Amino acid sequence: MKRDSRLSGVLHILLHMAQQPGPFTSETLAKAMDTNPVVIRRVMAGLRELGYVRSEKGHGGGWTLACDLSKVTLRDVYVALGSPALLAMGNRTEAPGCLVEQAVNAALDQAFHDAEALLLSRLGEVTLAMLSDDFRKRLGSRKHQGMRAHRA
Amino acid sequence: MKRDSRLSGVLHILLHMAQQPGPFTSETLAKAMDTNPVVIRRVMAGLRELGYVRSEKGHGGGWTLACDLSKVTLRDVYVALGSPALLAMGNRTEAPGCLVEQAVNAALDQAFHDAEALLLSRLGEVTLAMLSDDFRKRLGSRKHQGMRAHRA
DNA sequence: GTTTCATGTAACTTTATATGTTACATATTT
DNA sequence: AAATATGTAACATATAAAGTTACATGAAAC
Repeated sequence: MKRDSRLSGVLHILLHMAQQPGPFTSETLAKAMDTNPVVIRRVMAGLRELGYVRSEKGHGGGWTLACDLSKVTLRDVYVALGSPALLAMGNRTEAPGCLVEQAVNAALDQAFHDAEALLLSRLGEVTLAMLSDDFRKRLGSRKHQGMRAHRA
Repeated sequence: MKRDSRLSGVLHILLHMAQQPGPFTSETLAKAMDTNPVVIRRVMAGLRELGYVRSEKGHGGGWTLACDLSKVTLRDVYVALGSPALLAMGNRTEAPGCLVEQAVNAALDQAFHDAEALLLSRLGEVTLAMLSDDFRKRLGSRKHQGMRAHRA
């Protein structure tokens, strides 16, 4: 399976937006993310629906943060993306008439469920504000070395 | 991403094999699993290398269990498959020069790592023997209703 | 009001990976 | 030698993320 990097990507976008007022066009963000503007609009659509960002058309338009960063967790962002699958593995079939399959599924489902619950819980513990603070801390350290925030 | 069901599948195979002496041909197993013999050989290859099963060619050949089921955990089987990715999500890029990306990756990696560790730990707690016992328990219940073990 | 700029979205292409299939070499038993 | 089974390469298919193209819609600038 191809690893889904939308959560990572959209967090990257949000943190960039948190560093200056905006608005930011999809094209600007796409360049910073080294991708396509349409991809940006796609991943941002869910966040707009939940009110975490706003978008405006026309001159001077673009994307703007519309939430309290200390109130939005990584889990909220994940949900805004449509809660995509967390695990790369799954059962061969659901609704198994085979008792062997039932035994296997029961054991795996238990483990899978626990891991998903922990991951969601961890994501729910981290707010965008915490990430932003971490970024600024890193920025401070690097500034002492006379380097730039953005190199990629 | 497409969910990886090889672990589920190979466990299914092993449990079927545990119910009678064998050996089992790839074709027999493939029919029970509703798939192709080559797929069976592919997922069994790793298990053979670790000595959990044996395979023999020619007349009367096929696959045989070669381990103590109470000594092999689901985690062992997972490793035998080549330790495929557990999580469907990952970071956009590794080796990020961008400090924003570093902050995002650090937070996600922590959550991802914890979830993976828990999943591996859970898989390590369950042996094939436990699964087999569970299967036989289910078989017992169903027998009381006059039904067959295999319906799919 | 027309031009320009920006998002919104559908449709298509590309890429990666699991899964399925075909073909054939190799080994073992009869 | 024939039959049976694994071993494996090569190719085909399915699915989902990611990238691209095209065009409609709406808002600001002139």
